[in-house]
Formats: sequence, C-alpha cells, structure tokens
Amino acid sequence: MPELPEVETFRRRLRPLLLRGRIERVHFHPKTRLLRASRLSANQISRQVKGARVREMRRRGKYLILELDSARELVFHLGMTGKLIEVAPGQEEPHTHARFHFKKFDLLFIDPRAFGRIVLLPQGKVEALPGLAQMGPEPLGPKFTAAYLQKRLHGRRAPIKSLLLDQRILAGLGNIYSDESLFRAKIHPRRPAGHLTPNELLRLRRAIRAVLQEAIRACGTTIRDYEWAAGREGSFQNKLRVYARAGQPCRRCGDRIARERMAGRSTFFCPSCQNQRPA
DNA sequence: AAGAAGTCCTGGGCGC
DNA sequence: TGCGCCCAGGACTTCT
Repeated sequence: MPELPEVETFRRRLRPLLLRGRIERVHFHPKTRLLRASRLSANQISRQVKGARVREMRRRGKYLILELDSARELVFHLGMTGKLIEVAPGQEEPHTHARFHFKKFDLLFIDPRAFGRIVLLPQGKVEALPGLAQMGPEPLGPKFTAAYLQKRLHGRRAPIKSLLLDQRILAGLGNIYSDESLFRAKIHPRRPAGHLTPNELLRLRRAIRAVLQEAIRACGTTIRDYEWAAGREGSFQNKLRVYARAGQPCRRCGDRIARERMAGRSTFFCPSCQNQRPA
C-alpha cells in the first residue's frame, strides 16, 4: 500500500537511473487493466512514448510523474500493490503490467492486485487529471499549516481518521500513516474533525510531518508486498506504534492497542493515549 | 452537501 | 494436504 513515503522512496531511487535516459520501447501486458483511466490505448501510448527521453521525475501525493522531452507526461499511481522496479533487460517477473525498455535495463510496473493506473497526457495537462485536480496540499510543503487544517475541517462531523484519508484535504496519507499520525498527536481517530481544538490541530500537523519524514528516512513500511528495489524492503514497520499492532501493548502506556473499522478501513489506536475528548 | 457503502482485484492466512 | 472463506485498501462511483 504505497503511501507518500513509499512513493517518494521510489522517486528517489529511480530518478537518478531514469534522468536523461531514453525509453527505447514500451510493452504492456495484453490484458492489463492499468490503462483503464487512460483515453489512449496501449498501442497509442507505446507509439507516443517510444524514443522519448526522461526530463524529470516528480511526485504529487501518491502519484509519480515522468516528464518526457516529447512534451508528454507519463503518470503512475501504484494503487495498493504496485511497484516500479528496474531489472536486467528481458528479465521476467510475475504480474508485470508494463515494461519500459531503457538502454541498460528494463523498468517494470508490477502490480499483483492491479489497482494501479498509468496515464499518458500532454505536457501541462496532468494537473487536470481527476484525482490530481482537486488534490490538497503536500503535507511536507509550506501550504500545509494548522490554519489550513482548521479551515478545511471546520464544520465537518466525520471522524478525523476518514478525512485524513481524503486526498482532497491532504495529499499522500493512507491507512498506515493516518493511524500513526493520530497516535503521535494523541487524538482519537473517531473524534469529529470539526471539533478538534487549535492545540490539537497544531499537534496533528506536527505529527503528520514527523511521521512522514521518519518514514521516508526508513525507505517506507514493508508489511507484505512493498519493496523499493529488487529485494530491498523498507524498515518503518519496526517503528510503527499502532498500525497492525491490535492486542499488543502500547509502547507508551502499556494498554492494549485497539482495532475498529472506520471509513471501511481497519483503524488502530491506543484507547488510553488517544482520548475521546479534547485535550 | 456530506457521509456511508459498494466496487474493483488477488495472494496470504486461517479454520476445518 | 487441501479447500473455501475472509481480509488487505486507494480511489472512484452510487446511494441516502
């Protein structure tokens, strides 16, 4: 489940390899569903990408964007189990949906559950893509302030956990880092978002940024599928305070970590440290 | 309008 | 040992 730290780790890994490289050709698996959000067919994309050089690789929320010198941009979303891995030319891997042939290696989009997406757009049209168009600010950027949170959460009665997962409010958080951030901010995930106090909003912003920065330093969280290069796992799973720790003792107070369903997702929290009332 | 619920997808873990 | 069942969840659609 690549969230911001995992996607950023892919970017940092791949950018030096891809920059100024030439995509000699592209091959999509005939049955891939990853192009479902694309208006272009596999053949059209292959023709338009062939021969282009990579000018830049950037990240927005959970999206990766390859800027090509042919005035086009290749947009990747990794979904739940997607990964971008470079392998020796021609090397086969299960669940490969797309293969980008570079001179010395192939870049594979591997995705067992096929929730990922690939879209090719003209330069400058990326920001109009549904999902990207309405996306909230980068949590590590300057626009993400407590005042911004206050404004966006005002009047909202949904649990804060649900709204942290909403990419229109904040870009890049998923289930793991939402739960970890709420724990560090000592906020109960079911608290109505609009009822958070100014002090809590300050703590939440601080916690989100700290958790994401730490997770990026750890190259992300490997629970099952995620690897940022062949055989290379993240290490943030060793630092998780609540996620996937139901029934285990809270590292801070020793109480048992609880698990409840919220917004259709498993939500982990410490019933003692994360109070239902403002604090 | 906001919020909840349904949908897609497949491998892994579990109970029997 | 093997089968069926449930679960994981990001983003989109549909409903109330």
